[in-house]
Amino acid sequence: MTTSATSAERVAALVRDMILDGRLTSGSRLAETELARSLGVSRTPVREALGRLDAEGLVEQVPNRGARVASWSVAEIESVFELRSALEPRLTGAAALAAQEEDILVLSELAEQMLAVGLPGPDQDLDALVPLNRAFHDHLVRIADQPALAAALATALRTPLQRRNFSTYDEPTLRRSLAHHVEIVDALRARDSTWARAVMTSHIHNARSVMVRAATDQQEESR
Amino acid sequence: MTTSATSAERVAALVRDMILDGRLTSGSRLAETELARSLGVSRTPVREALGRLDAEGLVEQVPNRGARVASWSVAEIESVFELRSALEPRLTGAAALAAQEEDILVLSELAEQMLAVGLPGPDQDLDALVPLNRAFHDHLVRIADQPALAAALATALRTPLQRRNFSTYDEPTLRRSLAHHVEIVDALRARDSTWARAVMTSHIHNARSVMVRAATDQQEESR
DNA sequence: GGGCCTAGGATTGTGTGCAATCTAGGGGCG
DNA sequence: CGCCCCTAGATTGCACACAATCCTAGGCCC
Repeated sequence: MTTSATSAERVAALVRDMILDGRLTSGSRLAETELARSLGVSRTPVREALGRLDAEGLVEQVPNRGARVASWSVAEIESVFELRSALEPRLTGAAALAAQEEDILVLSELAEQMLAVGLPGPDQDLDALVPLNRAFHDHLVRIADQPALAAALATALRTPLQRRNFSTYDEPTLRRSLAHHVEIVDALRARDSTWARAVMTSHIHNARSVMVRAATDQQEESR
Repeated sequence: MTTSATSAERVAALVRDMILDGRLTSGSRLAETELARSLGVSRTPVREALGRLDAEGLVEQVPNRGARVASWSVAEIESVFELRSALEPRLTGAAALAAQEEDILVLSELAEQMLAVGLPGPDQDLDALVPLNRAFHDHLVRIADQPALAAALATALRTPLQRRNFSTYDEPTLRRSLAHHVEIVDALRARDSTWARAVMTSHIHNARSVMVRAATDQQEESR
């Protein structure tokens, strides 16, 4: 029991992570033989993995011509924010109505931890922020209990840049972002779904400008 | 060159359609050998196809235990409407700002055709309504030009019940639905994105009750 | 010198065989 | 009588081999 049952899944997970955290850049060729050799499996599970990743939108396969890492235009990345601002405020609003006492405690704890490692000072650790942030948003999604919205959001977040770190945030943006988490917890505690929605809307728009700028820069440096 | 380049794609498309239009019902087993034999290919492309469909959410694979057609709870189907009402009004609002003269003509033509075959009378043909309706909504999505939203919506609509016919609509609901299409065209013509959004919101909620009822019935008869 | 055509190598698509795993059913044991 | 284990058949997972397709480079013709 190394990791997962089938090697195809293992390969898919590996390549997915490499794409999401930037080790494989947009447009890179994914040769089956090479991947197979470097991962110590045959071409069959590699092919299966690439097909799945194509279905997920992370990879683009052309018949008889192989697979490449998908590439996203700046317009597409902006569009992801458009989608997030359609979904996440709604989810957060639903969460405000459905949250249990203990959910609020968990979220509150996460928001506090993010303040601790996120604010400038000796304890600042922007990399530690990533999993905390992820946990916070995941928990919100779970509370809302909207399977279709959650699934749509999950595929939207399967895009590079989304999982990156917070080093591209300037200080005011970062401070606001951390404050939003705390405010969302308070909105949930007040069972105020309108408030919760509004804060989440701000939260996403606050992130948007930073991210779009980062995407634009990255696009340009790849020329 | 019968249909598509690779047989894996062909198999995937075939099975997808069979699931979406109900020839394969939720929970049915999908044995690789059997599918391969009945489609005249080997197990390899069949496996590839099933893997992709699993990634799309239409099929559920369990390692070493094969694949079944995915099943959706009533809650999940309701949640699809939740998602649609988050996405489609937004898309329609964007379309109202981006629509060209010719787009409006195309949509107008489709809306008229739907009136012709949809209203009770000698020419009524509820099956003919399905492709027209699909074309109408697809065209709206294309006008809006929001790749991420479009992708999210597309995966959401990959759910049984969505592609079905209009025979479950009662008459007032059907009349309203047809009228909405015409009204959306008018809102686009007026470049009024608020109006367009509102009509689309109504349109989806109008469909929701009928669909959820149908889903509940279907769920019960399968016991 | 430029463009078209044609091998040659490389890469992907598919079929097949074998190993690993699961499922069903019967016999033994408590 | 019920529970557990174990074997036999069926099914999936993976490796490998061959066929089909694509890309590249070199030569030929204009």
